Amino acid sequence: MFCFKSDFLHIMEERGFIHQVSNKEELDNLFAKERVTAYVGFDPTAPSLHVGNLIQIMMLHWMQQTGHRPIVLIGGGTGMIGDPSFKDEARQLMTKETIAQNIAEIRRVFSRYIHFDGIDNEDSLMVNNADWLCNLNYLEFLRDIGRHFSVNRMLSFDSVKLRLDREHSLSFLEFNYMILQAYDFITLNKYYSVRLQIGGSDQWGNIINGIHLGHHMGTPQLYALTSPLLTTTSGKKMGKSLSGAVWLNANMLSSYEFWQYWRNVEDADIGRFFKLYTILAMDEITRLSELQGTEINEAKKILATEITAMRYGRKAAETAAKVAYKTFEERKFSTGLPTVDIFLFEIKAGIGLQRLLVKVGLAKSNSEARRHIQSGGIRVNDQLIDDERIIIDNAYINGDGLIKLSLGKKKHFLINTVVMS
RNA sequence: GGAGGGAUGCCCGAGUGGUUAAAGGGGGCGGACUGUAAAUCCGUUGGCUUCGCCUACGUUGGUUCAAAUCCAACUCCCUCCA
Repeated sequence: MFCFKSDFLHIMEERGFIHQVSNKEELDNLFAKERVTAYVGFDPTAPSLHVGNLIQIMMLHWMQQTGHRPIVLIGGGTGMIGDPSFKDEARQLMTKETIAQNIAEIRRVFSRYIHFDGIDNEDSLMVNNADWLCNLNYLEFLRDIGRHFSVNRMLSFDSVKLRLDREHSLSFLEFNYMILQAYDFITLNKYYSVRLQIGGSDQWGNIINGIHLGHHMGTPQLYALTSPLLTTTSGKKMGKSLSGAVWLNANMLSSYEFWQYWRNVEDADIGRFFKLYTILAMDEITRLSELQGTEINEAKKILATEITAMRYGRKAAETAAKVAYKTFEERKFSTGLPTVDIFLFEIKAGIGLQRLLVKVGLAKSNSEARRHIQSGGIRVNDQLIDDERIIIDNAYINGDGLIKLSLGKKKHFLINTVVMS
């Protein structure tokens, strides 16, 4: 098996970040010889990135750690189109305003993983492809860039196969996405000497297109590096927390929920996740991965705390661990659980449990709330409730003005009663 | 432009006039077992003011006592021909 000699690729290999690499040896030599600039693109499709993006962010982190130069590309331009790769249908087009807002939100997460304190272009940076895509001249672009793309070849890509097989349309707009991404690559090469594009395995085709375009346009050799698709050992897609997607922005997901997400990973995933998502040393990871039986839970706690610490800070991570300890191991009441504010007068007047569940987001409809109650999944202040008609009033409020509401064994919420000011 | 095929719930996919809120599977959610794991088993999976009512099988009309099912037009997709 080929062994990488450059620090960066060696770490990537060792920690399981590599799915595919183009020109392994050549790229390895490059990394061993000089400071390499590489980029990852993120489209602003939501007001936050999610765990699925974390693997790429970690790769950029390691690049910087090994003395190279990571560039974060925000797809303000490509976001206006939407990547059709492996999607079964087109996304709804986003307005410019939404994109601008999303970009502003997304940017905030990177500073946790990469330093952007350079004063000149020599350091890591964040760029937006809207800067060069928005003012393209259509005819010029078609003549200079478009002529290098074969539609026959583009149609043969796996990434659009799903769409074609499912008999869904692939619009011309979306079809252009890969061309723009290729153009990004050569543009970044031109201005920032980018040589490598990193992405998820679904991006392989798009990246290769960029490399081909580079050949035609006379850039130095460009390279591709993709990470494996993030799935659990039992094959499920990752990225769902108790309350939905695992966002990386603190305002979208609390440190408690983020911690819980990692605490609940499958046993078989622990080693892999330690390597991918923490910066613990390899021998420590090996030791933790070898734990058996109930001890695995200890490893999971460390996993959760380490990953959370990187994202939310050490203190927040430890607090999340403490709240979890109280709630799940001591089975005691703990503040620090996700909290929803409700006006005191509403509780005083008495509110049906069904309505309350909907109000705090534990159920989407009264019917769903009723089902939850009937199947024995609802607890109020740790007391099982099986009567769907029960009315919650101030008798349930504890000394701190709180009511604990639980769905199933894991979802716990606190209702904080507030007085209208 | 011509010919044919298709559109069903979160996804896949049965269903060709009434017993269909729609088989089956997947996924989701609860419960049991456990270790806040996986696997397994059980239940559940449109909404509401829930012994009833409302809304739903691409869209809009029509036939009929009765339509996801029949008819017409339209929209979108696929395949072949030009």
